[in-house]
Amino acid sequence: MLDTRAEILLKTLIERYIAEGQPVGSRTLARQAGLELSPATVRNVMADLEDMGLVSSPHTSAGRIPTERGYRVFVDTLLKVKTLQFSDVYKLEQELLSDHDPQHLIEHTSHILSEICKLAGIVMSPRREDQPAFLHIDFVALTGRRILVILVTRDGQVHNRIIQADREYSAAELVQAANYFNETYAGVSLDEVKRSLLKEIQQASDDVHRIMQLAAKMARAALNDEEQPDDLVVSGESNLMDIPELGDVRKLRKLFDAFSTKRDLLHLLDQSMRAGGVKIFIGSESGYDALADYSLVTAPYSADGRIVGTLGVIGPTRMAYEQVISIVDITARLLSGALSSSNRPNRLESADR
Amino acid sequence: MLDTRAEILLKTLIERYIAEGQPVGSRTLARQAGLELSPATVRNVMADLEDMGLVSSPHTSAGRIPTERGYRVFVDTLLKVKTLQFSDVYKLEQELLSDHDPQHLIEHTSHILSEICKLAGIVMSPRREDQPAFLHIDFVALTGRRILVILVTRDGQVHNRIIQADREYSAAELVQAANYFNETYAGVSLDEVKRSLLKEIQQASDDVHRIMQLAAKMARAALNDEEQPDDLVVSGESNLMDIPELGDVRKLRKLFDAFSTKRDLLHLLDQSMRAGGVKIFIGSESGYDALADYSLVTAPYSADGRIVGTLGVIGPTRMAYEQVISIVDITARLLSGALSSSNRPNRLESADR
DNA sequence: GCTTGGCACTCTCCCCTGGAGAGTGCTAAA
DNA sequence: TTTAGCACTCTCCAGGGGAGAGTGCCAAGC
Repeated sequence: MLDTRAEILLKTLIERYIAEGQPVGSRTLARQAGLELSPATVRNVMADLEDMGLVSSPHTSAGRIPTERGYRVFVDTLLKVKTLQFSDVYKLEQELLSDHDPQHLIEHTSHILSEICKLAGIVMSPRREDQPAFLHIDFVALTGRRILVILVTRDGQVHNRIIQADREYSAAELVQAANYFNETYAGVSLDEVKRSLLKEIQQASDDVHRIMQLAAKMARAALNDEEQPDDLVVSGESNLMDIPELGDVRKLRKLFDAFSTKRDLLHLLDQSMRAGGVKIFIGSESGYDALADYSLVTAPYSADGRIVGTLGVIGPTRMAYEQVISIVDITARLLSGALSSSNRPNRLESADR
Repeated sequence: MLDTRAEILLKTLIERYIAEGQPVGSRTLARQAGLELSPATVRNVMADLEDMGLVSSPHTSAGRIPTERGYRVFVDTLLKVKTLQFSDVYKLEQELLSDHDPQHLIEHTSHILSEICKLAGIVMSPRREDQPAFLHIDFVALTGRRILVILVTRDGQVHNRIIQADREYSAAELVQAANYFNETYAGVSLDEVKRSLLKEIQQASDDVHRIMQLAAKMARAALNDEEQPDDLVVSGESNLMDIPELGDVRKLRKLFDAFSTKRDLLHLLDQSMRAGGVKIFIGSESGYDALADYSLVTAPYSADGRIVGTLGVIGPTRMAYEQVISIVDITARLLSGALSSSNRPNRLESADR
């Protein structure tokens, strides 16, 4: 479909446009491409590319700029991904490995992405769809009949709730209740525990020891609406304000609204989680109006071999894909490494928060 | 210093400017103020006000706009704070009382503030400077020698860390260690616990039961770097992009950078925490470059009678102070109410997160 | 048949100009 | 002290024209 010459010219044009941000004329392109062609010939090729919808000109007498389709072809077939300097990778790795709190790590990663690319960094850690298993529960009496319920699931997550009891309970009673739970439900899935509790409460009526009821009430409290929301961390949004072609405040506003709404972004990132490897949405390809003027480069990351989230970068369609792609790729790998348990020898880390 | 007529004119000018966003001329002002004055007279007064530094004109033949000092006088002495409609207060109250998770509540409040004022809402919950007392500790064995340490402080906060042990520990050993702690240190301040632990480890050398050492190590791990960072929630930043006089992207960028850096903002909010009631920073009064073109209206909020944070609104110096002030004021009161324990009868809530 | 030089054409950008509009400051009269 | 009048200043906008950049097309050349 495209002959070699056209490919070279398209590639050169896009590279040039990415670097300069201005329409590229035939003269410049002829000089730049290293093809020993006259501007006139280049113009002929440009006319063809324009027919194919790969480039367009803003007005009669400006040069050409890539269309979304042009970028797509560029990204898919022409682009030579720049591998990062080893030293840069090393620095990145050190940054990520030095942090052992998962939540921190995610925020840190987002920040690093935005800093390196000078664009907006974005990291999603989705809710886990599989209910983790019960591991341990603990009740701690606070002042004024309030009781703190601490529930630990087998993946090491700690959840806690305060509930208001109907009367004072002694420490011994609370310990007893906890023991009952820990013995009865060790390793059972939370769903199972919930079901079982409901049944027991019905059976028990009121002749069973009150402590059971309390325990049940508490545990249900801790188990209920345990929906932890999807987590989306966006950093360096303000980098996008420096980009001249996005000077239009309304476009920016749309994007920033999308950042705070999160819904559409989450959906998009969720999509790209299923695809392995780096995924690129150029302009309107994302299907979301707010992102129409932007491109999104994403890659899923994993923990212990299982994909647990997506990270990426948002910037103008005119971004340095060659570098961004490899940065996103590497960062996803490094984050995966940092999140895997083999990387946790003898170190402190926080499970929750 | 200002006679009544000058006051009325200044007040009218500022109100008009806040409403319209454009320099106010003498003719308009004469008509608006309801003083039966000719434009010429108004011009004379304006000249006086300009000498006093309360208004200025962007160029020879534009009307006048308020200076920062003008706003300051307006806010301090001229402004009549609009009390909110009761129905609005009620709606607000319902919104806030329906949410019982403190972290949620804070985010929700910030969001509400931004929605009502159509500006950026901001809520800070600072770290507590007083070390809370030890209440309860618990050790839970995870897979692969990892041990989850759960520390509860007397204010109901739950902290947790995972540490890597040097060998496997049985459940019994862990329970024993926890018991030792819970009995020995109940009610002691964390600092005290830390000191005491250091001493014990030295004394114990290696003939004392290993479990003590483990316990000490674990507890220290949980206690160490327990700096919970200040929390700053900003919402509705993108509302600021709609404001025409801030169309300058560079100014916006500065502000958004300040939002992500947080440091300066925190300092400012911290300041206003000490002052009781609503505090207003107009333009450069804040002392921070990024806020030079904005005003900040803040009020501290409390929980159980004790001030625990600050909330407020950031917008252009030209904002509807009359309304914003009372919104911020009311919101602070309502949030205080929602955070106080008298408002927590028989309800679920989360202590951490 | 592809490539190239030439040329007319088109469009933007920028500067300049001039008129309209808004509002001021000053002065002199009420 | 207030007011009317008037000259003056400044912005804003529209229109015009020249410079610059780049195109499309045509006819000649390899």
